[in-house]
Amino acid sequence: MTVSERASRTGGRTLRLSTKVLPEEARGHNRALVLQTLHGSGRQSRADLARTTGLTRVTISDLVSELMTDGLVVELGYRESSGRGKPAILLEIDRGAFQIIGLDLSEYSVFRGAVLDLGGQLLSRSEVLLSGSVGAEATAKVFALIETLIGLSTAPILGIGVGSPGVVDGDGTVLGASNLDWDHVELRKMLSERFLLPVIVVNDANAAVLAEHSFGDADGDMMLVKVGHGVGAGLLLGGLQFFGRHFSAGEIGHVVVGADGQRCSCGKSGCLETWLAAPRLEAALGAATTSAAREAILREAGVRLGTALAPIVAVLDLAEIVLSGPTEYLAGALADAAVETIGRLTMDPLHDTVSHTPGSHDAVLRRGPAVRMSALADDIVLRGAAAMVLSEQLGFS
Amino acid sequence: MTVSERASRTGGRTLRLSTKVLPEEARGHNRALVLQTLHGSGRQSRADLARTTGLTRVTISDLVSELMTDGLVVELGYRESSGRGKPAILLEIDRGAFQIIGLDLSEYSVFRGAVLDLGGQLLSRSEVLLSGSVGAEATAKVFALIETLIGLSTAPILGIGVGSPGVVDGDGTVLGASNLDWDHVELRKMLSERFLLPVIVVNDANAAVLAEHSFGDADGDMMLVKVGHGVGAGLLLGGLQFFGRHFSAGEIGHVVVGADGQRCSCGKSGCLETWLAAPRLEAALGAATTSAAREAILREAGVRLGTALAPIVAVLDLAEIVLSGPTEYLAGALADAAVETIGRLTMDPLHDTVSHTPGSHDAVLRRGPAVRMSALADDIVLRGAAAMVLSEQLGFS
DNA sequence: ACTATTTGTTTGTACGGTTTACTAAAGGGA
DNA sequence: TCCCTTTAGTAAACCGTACAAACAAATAGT
Repeated sequence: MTVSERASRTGGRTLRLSTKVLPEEARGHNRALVLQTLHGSGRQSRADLARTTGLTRVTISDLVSELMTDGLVVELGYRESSGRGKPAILLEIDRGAFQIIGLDLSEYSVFRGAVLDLGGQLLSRSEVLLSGSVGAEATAKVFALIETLIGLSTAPILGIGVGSPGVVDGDGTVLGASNLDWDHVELRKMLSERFLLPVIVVNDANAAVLAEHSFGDADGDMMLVKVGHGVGAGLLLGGLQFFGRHFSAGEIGHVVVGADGQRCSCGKSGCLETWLAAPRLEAALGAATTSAAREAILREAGVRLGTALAPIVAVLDLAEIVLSGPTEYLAGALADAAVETIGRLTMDPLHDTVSHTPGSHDAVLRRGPAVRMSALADDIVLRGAAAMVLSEQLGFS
Repeated sequence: MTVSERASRTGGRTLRLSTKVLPEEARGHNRALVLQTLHGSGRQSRADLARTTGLTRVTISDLVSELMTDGLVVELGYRESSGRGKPAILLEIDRGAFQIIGLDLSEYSVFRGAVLDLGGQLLSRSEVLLSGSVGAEATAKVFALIETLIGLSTAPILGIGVGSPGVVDGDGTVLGASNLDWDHVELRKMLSERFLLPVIVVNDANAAVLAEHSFGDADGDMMLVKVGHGVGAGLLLGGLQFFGRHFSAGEIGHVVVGADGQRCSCGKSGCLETWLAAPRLEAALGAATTSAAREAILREAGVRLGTALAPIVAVLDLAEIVLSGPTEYLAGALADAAVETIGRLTMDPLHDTVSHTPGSHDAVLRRGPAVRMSALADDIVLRGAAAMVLSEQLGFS
């Protein structure tokens, strides 16, 4: 075999090698592939799985029997005979086999949590009022909330997912969450030692973007802008979450937009948060008397958002921006102004309205990105945190 | 084995599963790992490789013997005895075993090419004047240049790497390169059919960022801004090149910066290119009479660059921005102004000068990104294209 | 000279996936 | 009705990959 023949076999992706790959891990990969296929394409037979994955029927049978003994996959009985040949036995993921604890710590006055099944559906929920707790007192409320949720669960728990405000590193340590007064809190370590379960802690916007990808109908390149007490974003690039070198990717709240902004708590003036954060919008809209004035405020916020996003959209080739937060502010004039602004600052005006080269590779003449509200409601962070657990423990979401 | 035990074994990275993994491919991965280790850490013994990769000495011996029959690795003889025990046999990548053809089609008036060894060193070079050729005539000049370079090569050729202007898709088709009048030119297909060699075609800025990563001393998160007749960028995120959904990631040349810019060829006004492209800077500087006026022009360009980059730096958590292009314009006042602008628009002024939490995870209080000139000279695209071939064919660069 | 240490190889084993061959169950056609 | 074809799922034999145990070779220290 020549060198080039061998390389062409490997698929030639540009990847970063870091660790050895043992056959054992390859099997784990294939097992996850089966689960992912079963999750994405619904109920199907072993032979179907073999066809879609490229593995042989023999191997699929082996993997499926392993997944069945784990309780993750169940047989549903014979398929309605659709042709000649032996009828197929349909398989499905048993979404009740395990349950997941999801937490959202990003709201200002309450910690919310839920028990979810493997399909990401909420089974039961609980919450605890923050009442100004910070530091260890807030941590204790997290423990108590999980305790309650474990009591509400009705199946073995696959893991605990937490969406936290602030910057969270790869070890699940909250490096800084100012409103909770957390600084280098080793949340993942503390929780996994206490509950003896797999625990994942990520930033709330990063959890949200995964939820939108898993449960909404979004593709693999997306930016989710989460507006609440602050402004943050989560990135999905090429189907992978992107956290950044210092785990602070998506921290766009303190980018200055324009020279004429209000004072920000960080010390600068005109940060995106001063234009867009919910308390700021609320205050500005409260002072407005006419509906035209309200509209102008929202349009102005949208223009500022679009101004900050335009270079990002261009450099990341984004087709989709999702907004999450108070719909009454974000949808409508604000989103419209953002779309217009991004288009004005990035699109080619000569080609914007024509489309003489239809096809999937129409890169040069593409339109500006869609800006839309999240398809998920207030539970986006909860569900994203659960999806993180699914993704890490079972390899799909 | 429980589900969670199994998952923890897999390392739990958030990955996108797409294809099955066979033992054969796992071995290809490990073979590339050996090459990468040997490349990164210099000459070492089989036992050294076993220790650093985590594979056993037996497996390493097997992989190495395979690489030696391919001619990629050679024994250098015994190591100077450094202690007790049987002396080790040092191994090294034979950088002369194969050669690579690298092409840079991004300059305005000339196609440049070179023959490189596996270490990325230029062995010989050739170029062909464009003389206004476009379309098929330009393509013919590419063919002729490669023909010449193959004649200059003195070892089997591993592959051909091409850095092209414009948008290039994943199949190596140039979707649009206006100055060459190329529209959907299937360059990779044409070249590989003609020369029967592996061929890789990528955008010039994407090639450049890989060169900077491979041959400069840059880490895995970087943006390279390439200033020439236009302005483009290449992205390296988490150690992986990022091309974007429509293969137009990094296309920042036509982002509008400010409301007071000159007319751009695209129809808008104030595009980044109008501030920064080499012909524009040249014209502006030519009209300046005093050195203070020249400095002001360069500072203004740097401010505009920084304004466009600030949101990008924040959202991608970038620590490093590399400039490539005419040093006499880019280095100095322009780069300084860009750094200052980015800092002014993104950094926390209260914490910018203090650093009370030293450590690798110091995310909240980090400084603004470094903006520096490329460590590589004019051959950056050539060498990046060659690095693409190395990376795809051998799994290292 | 003897021992401990390190390198690299030989030999046998466990595991993963495939190929080949088989059984079971259905439809179609003479 | 009988036979053939088709499809689903399984069993056995085989090949490739990596490991563990054992070994030979070479060297330093005592």
